[in-house]
Amino acid sequence: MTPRALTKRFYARDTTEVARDLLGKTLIRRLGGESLEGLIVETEAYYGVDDPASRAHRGRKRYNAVMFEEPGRLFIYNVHRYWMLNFVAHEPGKVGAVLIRAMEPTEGVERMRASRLVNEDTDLTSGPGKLTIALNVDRSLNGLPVTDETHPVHVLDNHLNFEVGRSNRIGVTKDLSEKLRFYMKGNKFVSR
DNA sequence: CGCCAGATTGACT
DNA sequence: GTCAATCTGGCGG
Repeated sequence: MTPRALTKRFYARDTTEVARDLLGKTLIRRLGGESLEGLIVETEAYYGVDDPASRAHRGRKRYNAVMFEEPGRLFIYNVHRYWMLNFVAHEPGKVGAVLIRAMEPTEGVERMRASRLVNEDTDLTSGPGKLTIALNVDRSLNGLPVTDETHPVHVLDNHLNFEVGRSNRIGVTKDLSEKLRFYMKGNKFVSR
């Protein structure tokens, strides 16, 4: 049977669980007739007002409102000159999103290479800012649902075997004590 | 309006 | 290892 897109049920759980479970799933970006795809190999969980590193820390604003709303949508924001790709994920009534930090390309690599000049393919998607350039993701996609195959960004289920690594979040000035970063051990597309 | 900070990256010592 | 480009939004005046 063909794999199906992860539905709202998948995203409507604790943010940390969703971050861990997104590892090894297939991220799909449809662009015109093309399909850019890759395995998610690195994620981070961000919560609401109690998380000093979260975009939602200072309360609900227009640009972060989607974090407070329905799970299973895109949350995209800017840092320096890059766009960050997040999936809204949290329990009912909570606030949170999962940052996609890196993926291993599996389809549409030529198109990704055309988006940016790099020497190695490992530089294509091995960081949150690189990944959004490769996938042509920007603020225009903010708030879009991802809960079925018709949406321009969605995630397919997979059942792969791999070891999960866990650490503190990267680049954060005020982190929480819990380790909220997850990555696929040994994968060369993991950032840094 | 001005100033500052940031979930980054790439260039350079 | 250091450092700054460059963009968006928060906040003070």
